[in-house]
Amino acid sequence: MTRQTDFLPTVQALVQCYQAFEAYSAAHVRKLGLTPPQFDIIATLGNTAGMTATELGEKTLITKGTLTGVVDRLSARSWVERVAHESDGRCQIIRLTQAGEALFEKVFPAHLAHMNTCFAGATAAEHTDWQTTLRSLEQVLRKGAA
Amino acid sequence: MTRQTDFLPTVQALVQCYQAFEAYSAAHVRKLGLTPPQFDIIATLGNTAGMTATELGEKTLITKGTLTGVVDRLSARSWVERVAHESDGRCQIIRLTQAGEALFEKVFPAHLAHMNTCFAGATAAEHTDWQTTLRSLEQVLRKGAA
DNA sequence: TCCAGTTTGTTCTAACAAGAACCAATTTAG
DNA sequence: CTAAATTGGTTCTTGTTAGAACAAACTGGA
Repeated sequence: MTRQTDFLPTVQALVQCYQAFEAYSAAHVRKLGLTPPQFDIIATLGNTAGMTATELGEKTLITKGTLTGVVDRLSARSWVERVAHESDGRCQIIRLTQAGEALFEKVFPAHLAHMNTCFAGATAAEHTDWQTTLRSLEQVLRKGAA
Repeated sequence: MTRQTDFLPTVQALVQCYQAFEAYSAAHVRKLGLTPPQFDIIATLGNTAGMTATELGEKTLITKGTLTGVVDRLSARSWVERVAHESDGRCQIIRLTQAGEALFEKVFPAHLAHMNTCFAGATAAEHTDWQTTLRSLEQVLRKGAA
């Protein structure tokens, strides 16, 4: 069907595209005074009543060992706090403090707007095309993993 | 043209697609006994006479500060070596040792074959579509960065 | 020739990342 | 009801990452 190395330009294009996104996004997040994982956690906890560390790790794709440290640093800056779970003594609920909520209200819309400027000229049809193609490629990659 | 948040599913699809690739690729690299950056360096140095650290960093997108450590660890395992540049006393040439060449001959084709299994059923037309779409999205993201 | 500016690579710091070992709390099986 | 297995979170180790500061080596202009 195809030769052994025909996939190389495809994965190369994927990696380069992702890196372009990552560089653009991360540069702005750092300008806001946060690291990308920190922003991710603030954004995930925003407009929620908090969640367990396990749940937070699943949503942000941060492993539990790493999460402890990231939450520690956010907690040291008084943006998040750990509160005991009401029924399960093993769990803790991690949630935004008032200062954390205020931070969320400031940085989340700002980052959204920053990302949106890239796509100012994009049509709905382009978005559909990007999403369809990316999902088909993801399918192929996940199928291989099974 | 589009609303403020219409780009979100697009970047979400990009991130998920990239993560699928990364997870699939990295798992195999680690099974070969290497970390992804280490594999990247071995693959870049394979079939070359070596190159300076700056050049190697440009090709692998590893910053020079990081590169020192990664090369140190590969050097400690006797897979790469640093040799003096013939004319420029600041430079070093980093190249594979004999053991490194042997490792390259083993792991590089193995990883290629592993990645290729994902794409066994893919047509040339699909590859063209993936590449075209990814490059157009990359354009949009890089234009925003300018 | 000599000195100011640049380039190359290392070192340092703060942070993230995966995975293993660990402890405490909870759940399940017998 | 109790022992065993599981779950939740922290700690530890090894490795990657970006960025800043640094020293040695080179380059170009006066």
